[in-house]
Amino acid sequence: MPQTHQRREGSAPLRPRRLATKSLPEHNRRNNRALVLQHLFHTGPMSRADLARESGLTRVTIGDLVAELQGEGIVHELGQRPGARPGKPATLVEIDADAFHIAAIDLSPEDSFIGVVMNLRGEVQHRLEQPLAGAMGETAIEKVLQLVAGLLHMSSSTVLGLGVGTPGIVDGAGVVRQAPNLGWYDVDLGERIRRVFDYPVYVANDANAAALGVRTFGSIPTGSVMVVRVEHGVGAGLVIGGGLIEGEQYAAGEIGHIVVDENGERCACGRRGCLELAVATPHLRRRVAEAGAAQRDEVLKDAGHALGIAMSPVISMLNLNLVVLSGPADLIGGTLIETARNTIRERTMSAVSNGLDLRTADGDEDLVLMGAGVLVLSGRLGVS
Amino acid sequence: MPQTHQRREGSAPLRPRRLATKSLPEHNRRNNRALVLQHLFHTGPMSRADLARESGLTRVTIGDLVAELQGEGIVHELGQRPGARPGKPATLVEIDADAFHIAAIDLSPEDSFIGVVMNLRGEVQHRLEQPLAGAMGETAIEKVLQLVAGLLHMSSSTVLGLGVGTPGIVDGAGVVRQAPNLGWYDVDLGERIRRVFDYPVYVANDANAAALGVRTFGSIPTGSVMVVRVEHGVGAGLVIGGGLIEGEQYAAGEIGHIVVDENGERCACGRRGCLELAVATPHLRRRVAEAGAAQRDEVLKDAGHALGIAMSPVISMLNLNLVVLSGPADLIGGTLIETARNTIRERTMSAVSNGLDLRTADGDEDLVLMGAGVLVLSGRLGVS
DNA sequence: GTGGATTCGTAAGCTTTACTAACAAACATG
DNA sequence: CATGTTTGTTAGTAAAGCTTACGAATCCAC
Repeated sequence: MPQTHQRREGSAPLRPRRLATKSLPEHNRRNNRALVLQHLFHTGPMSRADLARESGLTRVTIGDLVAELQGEGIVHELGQRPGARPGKPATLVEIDADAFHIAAIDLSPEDSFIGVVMNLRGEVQHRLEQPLAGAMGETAIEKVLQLVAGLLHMSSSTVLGLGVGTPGIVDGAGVVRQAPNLGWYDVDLGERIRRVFDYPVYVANDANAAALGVRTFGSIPTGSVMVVRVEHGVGAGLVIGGGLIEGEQYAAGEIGHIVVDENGERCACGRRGCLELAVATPHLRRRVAEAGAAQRDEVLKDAGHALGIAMSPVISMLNLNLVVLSGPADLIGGTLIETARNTIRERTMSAVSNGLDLRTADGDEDLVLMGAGVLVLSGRLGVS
Repeated sequence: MPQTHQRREGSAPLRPRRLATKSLPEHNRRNNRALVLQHLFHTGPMSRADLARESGLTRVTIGDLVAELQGEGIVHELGQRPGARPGKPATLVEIDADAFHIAAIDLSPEDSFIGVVMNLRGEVQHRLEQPLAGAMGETAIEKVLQLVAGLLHMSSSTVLGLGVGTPGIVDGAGVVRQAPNLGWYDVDLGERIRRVFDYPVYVANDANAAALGVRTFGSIPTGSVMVVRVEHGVGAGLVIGGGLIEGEQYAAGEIGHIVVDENGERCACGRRGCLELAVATPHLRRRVAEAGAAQRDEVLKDAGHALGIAMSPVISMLNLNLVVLSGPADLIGGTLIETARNTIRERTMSAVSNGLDLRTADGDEDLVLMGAGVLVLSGRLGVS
């Protein structure tokens, strides 16, 4: 029976149905501006006429938008396009990557906070490390503020905004609901930073940020990515169709305490055989050490197998094509990821596993920082 | 290293990054029209001033939009609001639920196709059944066309569009990529119907449709729902944040061949211990019959356990709050769903499982038909 | 009963936005 | 050199939602 007009009366605090929002002419403009920037960002320098063709907007409108962006210094002309073609030569336009900088910080490492200043292409300009020295709670917040101050001081260009990737559960407003490792509970981190520095601040969970980083800066353009971070704990970030999956309580990706082996070791959470016991670095390193060199591969196999068990249903359910595993290269690189790959192949339909690309984070390990940058790019310029 | 301008060069056919689309003033209007209808649909009759307050648009704009909708007959005035308040009495406006009808068909039952004509509130006006008699391939398409013809003939109002929930993998354009049970491969079902009847046609996978049905017509307003359908096979549909999750190959929700027991029975797909073997109705009924009345509960427990194992990682990863299990009530109703609930509780963080509501489809079993209706509502009116 | 306050719905005119039409500039080609 | 092409811009138009203002209809206080 359709009960259309009925309001909620249950028990659990469900998130309300998200109603669409009104749209005004100015939203229109913002969207088209972002569209132009998105094309320039992902395709590189191009002419106004190119932009018009690719976006579907008219040359006139594009000209107007480009002029606006040029006026703000986000975009600049690059001179005429080389090479001979009939017609008036095109004037290339590109995003002025160094006109603005982005400050990005990663609060997920265990013993320090890391911050960078990057340009609009995501190229790191400066890097700063803030040792934690066991700081928690308010003291840890102080450390964040110090790090931000240092970064802002370093930047030579106007800073577009500040992106933060933090462990823990972060709601849509930038409030850290809980981050046990840092002793944070309902800390409005965004507001705390904003109050001191008055810059646009964007906060997200570290794994979620990493997923954004992969999607925007990764070498494979794709609609959906899952990033699984194996660190002190295990967490995942998920981007589908361009958007982050946050979860009803903003706890999406909290997969550390999925049970993968009902008869496994007892976990601190009270259950047996949690994924975290099998793969999180402290446990895994302990196990590797206990096993000795000869049995090392067995341990890594078990870990990869556990990971595969946990990920298979998710990959099947969502029909993902790209899963990035991030963590200490010496642990996740070889046997572990190969075993995970095999386990997934054994546990999912071939139609799904054939399309799947499970890989480690290639290159540097700045995924979280990149993603924190994307938060700013996306929030300020509509680029992602 | 960010490789922004690089294009794909890999092997598997990834879906391209979905670029945002340009936005014109008319899109603006469509959005606001839909916003008005969405409010009327979910809140019931209200005045123009109410609509203005709730939507954020001005009374003037609302007046204009309502006049437009009134002109098209989608909305009508209901007279003055009863009850005494200061000020000029408000004129209530509501969606004229019977001004238009929607034809919805469900191709998922094993031995017949079901069709209904519903009004805009989802209330069924007429029902029609088309026995399949083993029809497959082109013959099955003929049956669909006959069913549609019958429904259109029955409807007394203008038909807004036609929604189809079909088993199998359906792409975004309404093409059934594969539906083995019906012998369909790359059948452009939408186009086939449209060619004959010239109505707007929307096609989706049955489980996906069911998820839409729950979200829009269900008694619990929620952002995310997972519907798990236990029938001849096992399939799931997933709505997150208002949108269907389709999957990179449009195969999201195809969870029948997730492995839940590595040492289980051999499945037709070649693997061991697929979810489908444990819970799909043919297998389950066979097992129940073999076990006899005394062992019936054990069989159902095993099935529920298998379901719980498969769903736990997904529920954790996505932080879902509402999961609806749909299927034969005599099988899924008692022991099975309770066991699944327990298994999930045992295998996920309490933060997740506490928020979770796992229930059977309440009331009638028309979820797929309801969802097929939502396809039309959403496509034609922007209501969902 | 009457005047004031309040709320509702609608006109009239304005601003923003993107569009069409038209054109000058700059180049290639026969 | 004339012609055709392509680029980017100028001028004017159409659509959409906004602000301001006003009449209509009701309640409430005196």
